[in-house]
Amino acid sequence: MDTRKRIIKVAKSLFHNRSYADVGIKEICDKADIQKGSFYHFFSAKRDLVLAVIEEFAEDWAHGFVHEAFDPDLPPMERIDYLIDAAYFWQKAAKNLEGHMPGCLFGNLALEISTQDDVLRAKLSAVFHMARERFKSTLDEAVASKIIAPLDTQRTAEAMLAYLEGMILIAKASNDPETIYRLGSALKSIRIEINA
Amino acid sequence: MDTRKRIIKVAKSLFHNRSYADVGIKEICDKADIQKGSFYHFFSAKRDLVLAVIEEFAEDWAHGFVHEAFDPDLPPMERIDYLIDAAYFWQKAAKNLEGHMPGCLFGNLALEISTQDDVLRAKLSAVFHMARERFKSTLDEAVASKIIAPLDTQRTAEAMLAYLEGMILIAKASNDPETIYRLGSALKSIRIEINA
DNA sequence: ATTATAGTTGACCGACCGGTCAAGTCAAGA
DNA sequence: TCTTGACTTGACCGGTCGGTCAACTATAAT
Repeated sequence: MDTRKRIIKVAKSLFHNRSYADVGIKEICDKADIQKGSFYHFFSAKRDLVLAVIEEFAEDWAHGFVHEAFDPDLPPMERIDYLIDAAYFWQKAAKNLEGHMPGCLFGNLALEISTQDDVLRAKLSAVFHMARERFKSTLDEAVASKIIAPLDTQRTAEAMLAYLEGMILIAKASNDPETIYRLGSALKSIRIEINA
Repeated sequence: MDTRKRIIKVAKSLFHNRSYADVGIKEICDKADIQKGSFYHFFSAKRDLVLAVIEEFAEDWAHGFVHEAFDPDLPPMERIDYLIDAAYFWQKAAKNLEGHMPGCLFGNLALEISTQDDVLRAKLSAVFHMARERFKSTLDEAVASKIIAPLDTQRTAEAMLAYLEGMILIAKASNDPETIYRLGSALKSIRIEINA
């Protein structure tokens, strides 16, 4: 009954902390305390599993700390600060637990499999699209409230997401969560003008 | 005599277009027209190979288009435009050849293996450090020439590199080089103030 | 009580993985 | 001419990979 969820949970953790290709189905089954045959009752292939992992974690993410960060009760631009803080503490906590910064599951998977599976690539792209929309509506609100000067909110939102992912990438490469703290303040300074 | 170089060249291309874990030594040997035994004459392990690949491509990169982009004869901030252009055209050309945007070799490897091999992680971090120094000296020059207002050049350089990698990540996830073109203009708007 | 169905087990498959090795080729130095 | 050592060959290793399957159990509807 909860077997499927347990598989996804274990896989999510392993994929996030290592990589898709490096984690075998055997290991997932062992850690989830099930047999291989049981695994293939729920998933037709490893590819199916990672798809489910992406979908479920995207959901978790959207309703978890992203939802908290983009809290409508917060002033728009403070939500972005909150997001940086959340990312920083999350990565720091993960490093303390595992010894390594895992980075962003979606970013990791995107770079690993985008060239190899177009469906998975599109799924990941959709997750980024969703995140971008959060930034965009926040920016729209900030512009409408005259908190910031008008700008191309669509593109700026995309740029902010890119910067967030890039920060996490660099931080992971140096295995230093402080990188996020150090670079986070520049996120709000990113602007793409309307006519550009 | 050129066997070693041929191995590295083939491996570089395969790692870049797929991933480290997904490419086997057999395939590398086949594409390089050698036997496995020959491979292990030059490299003691697969890990050794990827280390050599990182080192050599970092060299290529530094003396290749990065060197061109950070041309001392260009006005400082134009070098950054040039870099974006170069990244855009390179990724676009690669996509036309292979059907997929390969992204940045270093970024790809960093996210794939940073949690699994600390030596490789440090090597990749060093490559990013080198790139960051390019940005920093460009910014220092721009500040000295009063082209831009004083800022924390160290951190801003790091932030610019992060943004560059993030743009490429998002572009790869959507398999659309135009993303780089669309977001590139924001690179120069990134600022981290001195006191922050 | 019977049947259908969901879930589970554990042995099994061929292919491929990274890596080894003994045997040989070949060019340069003595 | 003989020896050395870099280089190459191709068969081979144990282990693991993703995936299959027939048999079994448990549950629930008929």
